Amino acid sequence: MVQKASATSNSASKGRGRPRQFDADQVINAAIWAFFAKGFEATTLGDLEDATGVDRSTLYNSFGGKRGLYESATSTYLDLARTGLFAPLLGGGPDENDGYGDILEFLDRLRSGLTSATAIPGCLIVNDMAAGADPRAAQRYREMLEEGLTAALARAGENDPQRRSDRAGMLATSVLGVNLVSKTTDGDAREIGRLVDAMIDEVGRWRAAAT
Amino acid sequence: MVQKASATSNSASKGRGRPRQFDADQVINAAIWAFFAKGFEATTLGDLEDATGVDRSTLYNSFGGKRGLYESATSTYLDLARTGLFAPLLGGGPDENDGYGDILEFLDRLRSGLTSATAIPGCLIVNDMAAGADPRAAQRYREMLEEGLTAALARAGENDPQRRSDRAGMLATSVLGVNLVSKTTDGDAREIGRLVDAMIDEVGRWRAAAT
DNA sequence: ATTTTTTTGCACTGGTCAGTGCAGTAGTCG
DNA sequence: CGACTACTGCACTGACCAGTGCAAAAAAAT
Repeated sequence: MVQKASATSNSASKGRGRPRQFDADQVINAAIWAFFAKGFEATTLGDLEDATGVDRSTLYNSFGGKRGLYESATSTYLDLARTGLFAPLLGGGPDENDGYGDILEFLDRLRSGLTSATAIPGCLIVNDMAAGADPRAAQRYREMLEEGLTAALARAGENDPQRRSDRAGMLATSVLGVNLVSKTTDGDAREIGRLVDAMIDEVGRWRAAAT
Repeated sequence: MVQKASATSNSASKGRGRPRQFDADQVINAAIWAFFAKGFEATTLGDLEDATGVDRSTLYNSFGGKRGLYESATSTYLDLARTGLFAPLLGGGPDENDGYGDILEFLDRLRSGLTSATAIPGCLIVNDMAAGADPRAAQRYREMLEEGLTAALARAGENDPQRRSDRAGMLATSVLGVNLVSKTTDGDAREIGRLVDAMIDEVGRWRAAAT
């Protein structure tokens, strides 16, 4: 056997041999929090064993070791982001054509996510972006962010392509920056609130000027 | 002797004992590039020996080891940033009251710094910001950035404090984000140019609306 | 010249880490 | 039941790394 099929999702396929004693989704979830807390580099296999309750050799066999588990974690995390934080941008909000409202809802979720008392500061992807831990996840995150903002601005009736692109780009980089600030300030709600409010105010001005 | 005076600058004080065989400024400069290239964590003492040409025991005695050398590097780097990249914001440009011009000049320098063929991607401080390598340097960097932008906007005649604060905050986070993108895209000039241009365009709109 | 002071080069160390080898275990299949 | 297959727990390893101890070196002071 050359390659090991990574434990994708939890599937009780009629497996031969000893069955898994863990739930793959739970393990990945635990890994997300472990990597979240300390970053890819600083998280040791021991930390992951503690967090998941699964032995390193099993983590290696089933997920491909530290790197493989991290990639499973970022992949799942991106899915969570897509259906959570980014949902207003990507799916369109309750109000069909209110692109500005979608952006404001997105920013509101961003603030909640970064300042919630139970939250770990920052974003799993952005936290390790500079370290280059998972370049593909980083790129997907940036694409999702900027494309979602562009689409929302289009929905908002922003028809000048230049201005739409400018503002999507600026908001996107600003979101990355706020994530970074969240990480460095250890989730300081005052600081993050101030910065997200700045974005919200500015988007509000765009909306007001558009009417 | 309890504490070692770190080799601050290059001073040929009439020292007793064997004189230093290195130039402290050159060593710090070399260290900046070494840390720039791989980040604080991934840079080993061996890398620093190679980059500086100085033995690890000397680095330890004179700079306080890896951490001390890193802090010397970030300190010097911040000074360089203050007198280079940030100069238009902090000192006021050639035109006395042209705050918008100062911001545009700053953004132009930002692009040059991030895309120059000889440059290392990103910014020494921002690259390691998420990892928390030097929280004080990170905070000083953010303060310098946001205070400079706020001052420039004030010079530009932006008198609404709310709008001034909003736009300084948004630009500041956006600058952090662009640095991050520069790092992750390995200094992709097209990508960075696009994002910095977005900021430049938007600032240009502020200026146009202010007249 | 000898003493004193500081730097320098080298070899070493204790600790940590990701990954592995293997024997044992827990199921399914015929 | 017995063969087969896959997962698990444990102990181990080779590599790497930041920091240290120490003797030699290079100057100044006396």
